[in-house]
Amino acid sequence: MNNQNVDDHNLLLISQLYPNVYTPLVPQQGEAKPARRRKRKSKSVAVAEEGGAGGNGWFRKRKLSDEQVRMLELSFEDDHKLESERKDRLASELGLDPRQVAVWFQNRRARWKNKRVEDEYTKLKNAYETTVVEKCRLDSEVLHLKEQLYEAEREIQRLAQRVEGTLSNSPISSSVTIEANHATPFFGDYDIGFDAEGDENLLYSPDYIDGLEWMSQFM
DNA sequence: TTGTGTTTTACGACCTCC
DNA sequence: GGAGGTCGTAAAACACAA
Repeated sequence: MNNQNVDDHNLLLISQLYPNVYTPLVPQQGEAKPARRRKRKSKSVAVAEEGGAGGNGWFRKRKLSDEQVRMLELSFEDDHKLESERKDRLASELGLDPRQVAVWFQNRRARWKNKRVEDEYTKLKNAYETTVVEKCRLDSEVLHLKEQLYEAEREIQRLAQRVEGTLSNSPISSSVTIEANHATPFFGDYDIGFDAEGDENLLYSPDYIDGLEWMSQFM
């Protein structure tokens, strides 16, 4: 048995003893899937091939087991940062290389950050959509109020014409008719403006005061 | 079965902090 | 200067539709 075979044999034994912890790359019996050749070697594999420290093949595994991931997740929930003491403890508890634990935390932090950005985006999007709906509602309210104003103007005009008819024989009737026809503002003449308090209001433009004077004739 | 998109593991480059 | 962080990306594993 050469060195590689010894390593594989050891891995097989370990994976049988700790099926939830060790997930060796060594193909199991009946497992036909050949490992695809990597362009970039992982450090542990490179070390193993060189026969260096820790390079006896014991850590030649890829996907972490469910149990390992579960323990790492628990630890991550505790604290997203990884002090070297915790890293070493986790590594020995899970039978992993401390480097693997560090890498797992790096990747987990990246995923967590992505998720946070995604959540933030969703929240902003919802807020934007709510604002758009509210704007539509306000626009429609403005339209409704303008219609009401228009109806009020029509009513005032009708009243004015009735007054004109009533006073047609009076000496001042001609001047009232002229002024009313000249000064009556119509719906389209109103616009958004600002009152004395600086609040937005529907104002008669171009001359709101004239409008008020015109109204006062009928009060 | 195969092509394709996604997830997971791992690494190098670079940065910050002590 | 070393340890440990982020960022970008390669590559393997995995999921899944066609």
